[in-house]
Amino acid sequence: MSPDTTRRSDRSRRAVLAAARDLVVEVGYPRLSIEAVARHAGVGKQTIYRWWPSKGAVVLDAVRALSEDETGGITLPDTGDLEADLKTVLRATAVEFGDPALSALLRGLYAEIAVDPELAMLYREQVDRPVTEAKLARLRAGQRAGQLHPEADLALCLDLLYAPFVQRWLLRTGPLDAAFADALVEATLRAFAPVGDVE
Amino acid sequence: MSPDTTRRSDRSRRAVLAAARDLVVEVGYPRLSIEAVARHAGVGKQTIYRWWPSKGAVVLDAVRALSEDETGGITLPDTGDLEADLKTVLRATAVEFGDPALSALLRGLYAEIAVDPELAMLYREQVDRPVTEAKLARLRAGQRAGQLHPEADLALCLDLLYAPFVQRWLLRTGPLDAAFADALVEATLRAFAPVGDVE
Amino acid sequence: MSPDTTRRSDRSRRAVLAAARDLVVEVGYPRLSIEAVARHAGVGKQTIYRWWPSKGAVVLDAVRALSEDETGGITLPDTGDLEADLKTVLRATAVEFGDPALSALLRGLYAEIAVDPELAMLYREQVDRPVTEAKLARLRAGQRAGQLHPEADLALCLDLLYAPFVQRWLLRTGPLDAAFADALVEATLRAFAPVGDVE
Amino acid sequence: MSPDTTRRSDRSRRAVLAAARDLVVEVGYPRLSIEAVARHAGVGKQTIYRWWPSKGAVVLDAVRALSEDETGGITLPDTGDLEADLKTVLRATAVEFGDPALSALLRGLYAEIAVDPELAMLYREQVDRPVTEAKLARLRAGQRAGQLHPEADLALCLDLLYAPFVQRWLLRTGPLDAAFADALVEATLRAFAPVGDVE
DNA sequence: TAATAAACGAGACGGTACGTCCTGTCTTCCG
DNA sequence: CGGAAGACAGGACGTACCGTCTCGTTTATTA
Repeated sequence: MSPDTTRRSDRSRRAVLAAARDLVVEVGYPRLSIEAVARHAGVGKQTIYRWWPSKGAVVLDAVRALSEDETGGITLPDTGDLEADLKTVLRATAVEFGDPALSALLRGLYAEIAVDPELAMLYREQVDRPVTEAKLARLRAGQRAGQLHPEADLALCLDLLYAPFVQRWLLRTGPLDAAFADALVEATLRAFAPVGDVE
Repeated sequence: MSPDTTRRSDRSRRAVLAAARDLVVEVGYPRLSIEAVARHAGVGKQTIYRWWPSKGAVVLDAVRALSEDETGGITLPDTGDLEADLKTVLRATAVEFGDPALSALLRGLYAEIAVDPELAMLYREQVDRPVTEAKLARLRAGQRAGQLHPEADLALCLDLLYAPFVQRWLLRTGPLDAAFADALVEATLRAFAPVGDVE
Repeated sequence: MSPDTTRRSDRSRRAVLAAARDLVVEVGYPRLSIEAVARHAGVGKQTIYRWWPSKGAVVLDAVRALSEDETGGITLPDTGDLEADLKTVLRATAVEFGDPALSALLRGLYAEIAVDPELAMLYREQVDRPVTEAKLARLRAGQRAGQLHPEADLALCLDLLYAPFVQRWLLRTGPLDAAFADALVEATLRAFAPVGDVE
Repeated sequence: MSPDTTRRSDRSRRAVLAAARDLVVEVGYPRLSIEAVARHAGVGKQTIYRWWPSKGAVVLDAVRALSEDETGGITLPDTGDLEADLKTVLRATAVEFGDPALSALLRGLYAEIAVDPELAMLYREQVDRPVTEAKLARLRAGQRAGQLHPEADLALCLDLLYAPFVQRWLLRTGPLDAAFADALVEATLRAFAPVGDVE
């Protein structure tokens, strides 16, 4: 962002994140070691410890790097049809979660987050918040368009929409297919439907 | 259950699970080591490796041991009022999750499950399934009583009820209080309300 | 000595000492690392740290192992002619110091001893004392035979005999040849000659 | 000497040597690091690497700096009585070696010298030779005065005088007291006494 | 008096080794 | 024979330094 005041080597930063991404796919998160990342990245261990506080932080950064392509503003599609848009997004997310690299990184990240409150905070602020904001924005638009109950708790709505999805993926309690995505959207929208809107 | 055919020492088994429970609270799951559990339990390391395949399996067993008090059949309250009963249960669960021992163990377990498919399977079968069955039974009763839409997908209904709850706890995105429990129940029931049941 | 009460692996012990010996010759004492010794010996680092307190202690042990061939009692030759015997011994020592393995080990040992009082004590007790005793015994015999002044300070005599020798070797201030050995013996014996014994 | 053609900072040079001296006393030679010297001296690491080839060279320089007070020519006392003069000098040396700073520096230096031939050469030329020259000069004077055998090997004589002294200090095999100094001088002079000079 | 070039402090870098902790296996000995 | 005890080979941890390499910043002539 600002012209970095430190003299951090960008080459090393990228190499570390790439190595972490590759290795987590190759050997799985628990067997991922800082030592191996350093070796693989052609980097001194100290360089990793200098810039990241923990293995989890490296993985979190690698996750961010994966989704860094989207230049800045995350926006959800808005065709005017909330239900259709949400289904589109959730189905797309299901596909994304099929990517072994992202999936392996995210599993590791969730594992660490479950157990490391500091990392959890970083995750919420740096990964979760931006996309949650975008999702909320779409819901608010839908609400203004009369497609959601005017007093609906949109944060709760989001939880209903996404938590079952993430949980099914995390615990492997079922497939992440289009049918599940659609059912989730439909159920959630029913819960927050505008008054009198019953089929 | 049946008088074990093996010559496994029950004394050691209990000591190991107790040590695991204590240590996971004391130092956190990631710093929990088999070595320390053995030392703390006054047990040879080999004894642990003989009976449990991994650290995660020990913790899973410790979780089971914690909820073993409930003698066998898990049943949810059934006063006839589904909404009230679900709120009761969810509020009670929120309280349970406040127990540091259970919480620390469960966090460790979730961390491992996220990343170890085999343990995930054990978890689903040995921990999740029994309680899911009980919950489904209560929902079915409510459905029969006309408090849920006759064609409601009860498994999905359960996901909407519990996944947001677990996710909030796991990622610490908010407090697990009665208000949240109630809102969750209300929204879910709205999504699966019987036809024409609009307030 | 006694049937060892511990369960120490003799195989590992030997491998470590041999690796230390080989490596100290190969790369020199300062670049000798515990890590490399372990690797070279096919031994875990912990096994080294379990049985030796420091790199210096390993090298001291390796030195002992080198001179362990002599089965127990160290005795100096006694032909009746003290001067001849001492020259024999000192010349032989000069040859021994020519052995690159012994030389490299001893240099490392002296370097560490100069700077580590505890190791110095071990050296004095385990390496120096036995041979010093043997040398003193030979001097005493010579004294009884009238070849040394009856009130000669034999410890000092030994210092005059050996310290210049060791110093020349350590600081490389000159060659360790027969001429030097002989001159050393002659000068020392002159200093402690019996009364009236002037050529 | 000449107004140095380089632009070397004398301030930094002094700071480095002082830091080395202080640190070697504080933590001992083996734990002395270039890094710590630089930090302690308020100097960049590169400045040390620019002017000294190794840790040992810094310490050698620090030793020289300690004995730099003597303005140029080193001369031993010459009262006409060789024995008395040598005892004076050796006793004084014993006192010098009691200085913790000099002692710690010298121990480190000897440790490094034992193991680094290049540094050994520097030591011989820059530290040892000047004082050896002075000592030889005094012995020659004594020889001319008939207090030493006319054909005495004065270099060997010096070895007998000093090597046992240094060895006792280095290996801590005994105290460096006046009695030891005197005994050393007496024995050595006996070994190189002029003909017929028996008390 | 300004330009210029070296030495300087600071400290990041790729590495090596440290000494500790733990893993999972193996062996010994006790009950 | 199960279990407590603990040594073993191996490997990762997080730290400390190594010696090299930029960075800007003095500093001290030389133009």
